[in-house]
Order: sequence, then structure tokens, then C-alpha cells
Amino acid sequence: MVNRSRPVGVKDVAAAANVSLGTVSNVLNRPHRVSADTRERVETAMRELGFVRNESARQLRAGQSRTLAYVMLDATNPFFTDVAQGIEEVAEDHDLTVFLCNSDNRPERELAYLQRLEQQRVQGLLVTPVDPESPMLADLVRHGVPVVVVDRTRDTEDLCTVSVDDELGGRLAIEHLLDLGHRRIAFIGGPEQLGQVRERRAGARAALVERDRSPDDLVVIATNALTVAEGLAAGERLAGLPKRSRPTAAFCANDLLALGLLQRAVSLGMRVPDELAIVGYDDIDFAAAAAVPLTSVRQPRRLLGRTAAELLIDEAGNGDDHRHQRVVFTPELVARTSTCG
Amino acid sequence: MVNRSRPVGVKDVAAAANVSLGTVSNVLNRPHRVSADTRERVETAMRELGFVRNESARQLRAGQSRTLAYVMLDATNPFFTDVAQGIEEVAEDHDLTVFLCNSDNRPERELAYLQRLEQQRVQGLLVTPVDPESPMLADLVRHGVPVVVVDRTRDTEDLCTVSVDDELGGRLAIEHLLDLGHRRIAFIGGPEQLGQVRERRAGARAALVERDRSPDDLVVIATNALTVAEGLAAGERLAGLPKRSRPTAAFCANDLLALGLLQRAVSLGMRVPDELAIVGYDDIDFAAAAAVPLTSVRQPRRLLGRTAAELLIDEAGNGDDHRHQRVVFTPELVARTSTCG
DNA sequence: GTCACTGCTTGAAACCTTTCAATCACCAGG
DNA sequence: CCTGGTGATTGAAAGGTTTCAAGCAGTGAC
Repeated sequence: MVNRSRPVGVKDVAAAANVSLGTVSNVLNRPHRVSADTRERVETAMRELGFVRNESARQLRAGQSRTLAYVMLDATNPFFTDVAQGIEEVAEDHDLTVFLCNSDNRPERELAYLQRLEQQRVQGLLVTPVDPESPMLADLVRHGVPVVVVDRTRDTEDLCTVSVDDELGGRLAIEHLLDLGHRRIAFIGGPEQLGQVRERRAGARAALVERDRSPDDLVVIATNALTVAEGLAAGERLAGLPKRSRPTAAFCANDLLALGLLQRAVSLGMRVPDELAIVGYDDIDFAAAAAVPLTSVRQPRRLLGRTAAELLIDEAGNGDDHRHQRVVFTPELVARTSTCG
Repeated sequence: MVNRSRPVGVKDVAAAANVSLGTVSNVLNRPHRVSADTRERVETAMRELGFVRNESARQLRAGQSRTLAYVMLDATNPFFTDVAQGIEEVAEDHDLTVFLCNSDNRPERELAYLQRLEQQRVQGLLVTPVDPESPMLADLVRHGVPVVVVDRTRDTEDLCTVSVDDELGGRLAIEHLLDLGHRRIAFIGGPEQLGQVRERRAGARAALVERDRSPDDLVVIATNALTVAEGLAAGERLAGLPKRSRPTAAFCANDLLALGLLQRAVSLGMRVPDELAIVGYDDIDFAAAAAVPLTSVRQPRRLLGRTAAELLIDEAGNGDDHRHQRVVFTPELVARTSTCG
């Protein structure tokens, strides 16, 4: 029944159903134009031959696809998958397909994905870039590809960005710790390259200054990534400090670090929050379920994704009267046991 | 400099560089065949015109792409993103691009993705299907698309599967609890549709039978999904049972449920593991960092992904002398505080 | 001066679908 | 019987790339 020797095309279907190419195409794209019994015949032929429409050819002719892609920093970080879910919700409403691409924090992989996706002529691109000033983004914009930057902002206003005020988030975290009486506070995060890290830390320093303290009071512990494993390692380092000068509180650049730190702190016998208070960032679902429920700076993850997708779809649809926007959401501190024992 | 009026094609580049179409294509695909200065000229022209290769046309001609896709059940479940990471590692070694697709446990979305990807003529497809007996998978196989099923098996041996012995995993969990003296044990999981749920529960029942107990001793609490939120709800229900008949232990079909359950149990004042012992499944990174570190059944997540990707690439490459395999890994119980206080 | 060879470049064909103007068959109205 | 109109179908052209047989120029051997 099924012809396995060579791929089945519209031509074969047309021959089998005794109609012309054009009719087969009409069955596919404008079924109402085809009489019921012809349509029936064509559909049967398709089924019997196992016809599968060739998307490349279709797209080549049509000039565009019904596909979006989200290039994210770290697919194993629940923060980004929650953002992705928001994107998917909106995309589904518009009958668009979303591909998720994991750059894994590596600029060269991000670049490879972006190039590939542009070549694929996707309708639009959502990116949480390693570096929002990357020239590739400018290239995409120049080539007319709709792009929205998610969870970062960008110096130039040549595209939409949707983000959360990271500096404010950092400030909230530190103010909270200062309010609780902490004086020696650590900031845990890295690599430097990540804007999320820089801005949250900048917010932390700003908060210190506002409270008449020196920004250098912040003990910075640099990590190589924002992962649980790096959080564990940071815990070792923190525990290794002489107790007298050891920070009494740590602000982590994200919850994965905080959860790793927490786990190691507990396993090394440090009491949380008494000996070490911990603040995370993102308020992922696992934060509340942690060994000691984690105080964290909450970001509207789903909403971030939804908003970004809506802006992208607007740009892709109303290309002309689309105005680029810079949406900034406000983070919110959620206090839990890891700071307020 | 950049021509925004109409898309730039090889033709335009050829004209700008004063060479023929074929030469431009050679620069793109077999640069060694082109003399250095011609190549230079062509590359300059490409840069100046902002030429971006049209992947649709390329693929149409070439007949295949350098793309794999992984259609997963739940992108927000760290288990699957870890599997995805294993896949990405192998794919990268072979210079293949991976798209992640989130079916979100919905058969219709899974179907839409699979159809779309087949139309796109991807090199191969990795799927963790809602239902591994879905006819769509058989269609794909019949059409000659390389497919590997991940984390499930399938009745027929028409494709490769890579999975972990879920029944054994269920058995390990229950044996552990029985060894600790628990007699009233709950199984928390659902929906019924998911093989993971059915098999882990079957393993649980088998363990009871092997220990001369009735499989009906297992108190089944059905959930609508394997999520933290459903775990929280299950916690409510469990806590609502009269204390005398309430299970003293719960085996959850995955860690997300277990973490939700744990969180609610703690917040409702049940002591874990004294009043309620909890076993999860997957041993995701967050399990060890939980409020009470979670006993869990560990699966080799990265390896699962790596193996699946290798089988897929083998099938795509050596189409003819590829033999379908059914790889089954062995799970392992990791005992932590949530059972052995 | 011819031949065989090498290294580059060329131009047309092919990939498969969609689109659109043209055609056809048929019917109702005059 | 002709005209105009309607709805269904047709066939050719177009879309951008890759491939491949063929062409061309230059070189070394005879």
C-alpha cells in the first residue's frame, strides 16, 4: 500500500486520485473550494500513499512559517521553563508552534541557534541572551526578523524587551537582610558575564550605600554558573571562612545557587537562618519546598513569557505600526524561614 | 548598504560578486573548491548584502536537515530537562541541532508537534510519548522517520526504546518502606493514562504480593498530573484522613508530587518521616535539597538521553544495518531522611 | 603544435509546493 | 439558442538552493 521506494509528493497523490496538482493543493489549503467527492478521493489517496506534506517546499513558496522559537539560557533552570510555558500558552492561542532551544549559557551555541533559526525563517524569535548587546541581535533586527529579548534589557531601543527590575530585586534582598540586623553579607553569583548577576549585585550594593554602609561590605563569592552544584561549592567556601569574619547572611543570584548553598550549609552543620540566613532569587516552585523554606525574590515568570510572546506576535503581525516597548516588571520579596527563623 | 526591499538570495550575491550562482553555492558548501580571491569577493558580497541562506530551499534540494527534536512530556519537570541535556551533548558531538518541544502531557499537542516535525523532515525524533502505542509513532516508523522512544517501552519492536525499569523502581520503593515496618502505604500518582504511573504502581503492588500482603493494601490517591501543585493537593487529602487509618508512608510517582506532598505535610504539622514517610521518584537535584531530604528512586537521566540520542543517530546514519534495540536501565533507591529519620 | 590533465567556474535542471489566471461544464435567464 | 454567471478544476510559473555535467584556461609532456 505504502510506497517506500521514493518519497510521496502531491504529484503522486494527484495521479492516484486522478486530479491535477492544483486540486491536491486546494484540498490541503482551501478545502472549501473543492467538491466533496473530489476531496474525498484525494484524501483517500493521501492516506493510502502515506503522503506527508513537505514543509520546506511549502515554506519556500509561502515565504514564512508558523513557528516561533525561544532560545533560553538554561533549560534545566525551572525559571526559564516557567517563562517558556507562558510563551507556549500565548503561541498556542495564535496557532503557532514553539521550539525551545537551550544555549546552555554558551555564546557560541546561542549564536548557532540564532543563525539556524534565521535561516529557517521563523516568524519570530524570543531570546534570553548571554549578552544582550551581542551583535547577532542587531543583525537579526537589521534583517527584519522580529525579536524580543526576555529577562534582559538592551541599550538601544531597536527591539522589544521584557524584563524584571533586577537592581530593585537585589535591593529588596539586601534591605530585608539589613532589617533583620545582618551586617556581614555575602553575595554569591557568577559568572560576571551575566547581566542578571551584575545587576542584582549592583542593587545589593546600592542598598548598602542607601543605608550608610560601604558597598565593599558585600563579600562577593564568585561562581562559574548559576547551578545547584556551584551553590554546593559556594557552601564549602563559605564554611571554610573563619567563623568570626564569616558572613551571617548570603544573597544568591538565583534559587539554584541558594538551594545548593542551603543543602551544603545544613550538611556541614550550620544552622539556617541562625548562623546563616539565605535569600534566593526567582522564587521557583522548589524554593518553598526546600529544607528550610527559602526566602526569595519573586519574578512573574509566566507573565514574563506571556508578555514577551504577545509583543513578538504583535510585531510579526503588524510589522508597520508596531512600536518597540521596554516592559519592566517589579519583583517582590517573599520572606520565608531561611531568613526569618 | 543592506537591501531591505526584498530578500537577498544567492542570485543577488552572485551578481554583486560577478560570479555565477554555482560559485556562490560552492563558497557556501565546498569552499576549498573555490580560489581564494573569488571566495573573498563572494564573502564580502554576502556580508555587504546581509545574505542569509534560506534553509527551506536548501533542505528542499538536499532532502534532509541537520536537526533532531525531542518531544517531551513536561518541560517544567527537571527529570526531562536532564534527559534533554544528555541528548544535547551527543547531538552537539555530531554537529546536529536539537529542538525541544513540550507536549505538556497533552496528546493533541504531541500529535501536532510530531506531524509538524515530520513535515519538516527532521533527521530523527526522540519522544517521550503520552501513550507509546499511539498510532502516530507507527506512522512515523512506516514513513521511514528514525524515532526513539525515551523513558517508555512499546509492545512492538519496530523502533528503539530506552527506558528505566519502572516496575522494579516501584518495587524498590515499597520494599524499602516495608523493611522500615510500614504497613499502611499510599501510592500517589496519576493520571492513569501515564505508563510511568501504572508501572510504578504495578511494581508497588507486586512487592506487596511478594511479601505476602494484599495488593489492595496500597491506598491509591489519584492525581491529575505529576506536579508540585498536585502534590500539595494530595497532602491535603492525606491529612484529611482519620489518623487511625491514615497511611504512615507515601510512595509518589515522581519527585514533584513528593516535594509538594512534603511541603504540605510539613505545613500541616505532620512530622516527616515519623508520622509520614515519603518516597519520591527520579531523584532530581532538588530532592536532596528538600525540607526533609527526600528518599527517591534514582534514574540515570543524562545517560538515558545520551543513549537514546546515540541510537537515533545510528539509525539515521546506518539506516540499513541498524538493529532496533530495547535498552532498559536499572533504577536505584537512594535513602534519605524522608524515610529514615 | 597537439594532447592530456588540473583547477575553477558555469548554467541548467531538479527539489516540491503554492498560487493564479485560464478553462471547462453547467445552469438560469432572456 | 445564446449569454452571463457560477463553481470546480487545471497547468504553468515561481520560489531559492544545490548538484552535476560541461566548459574554459592554463600547464607540462611529448
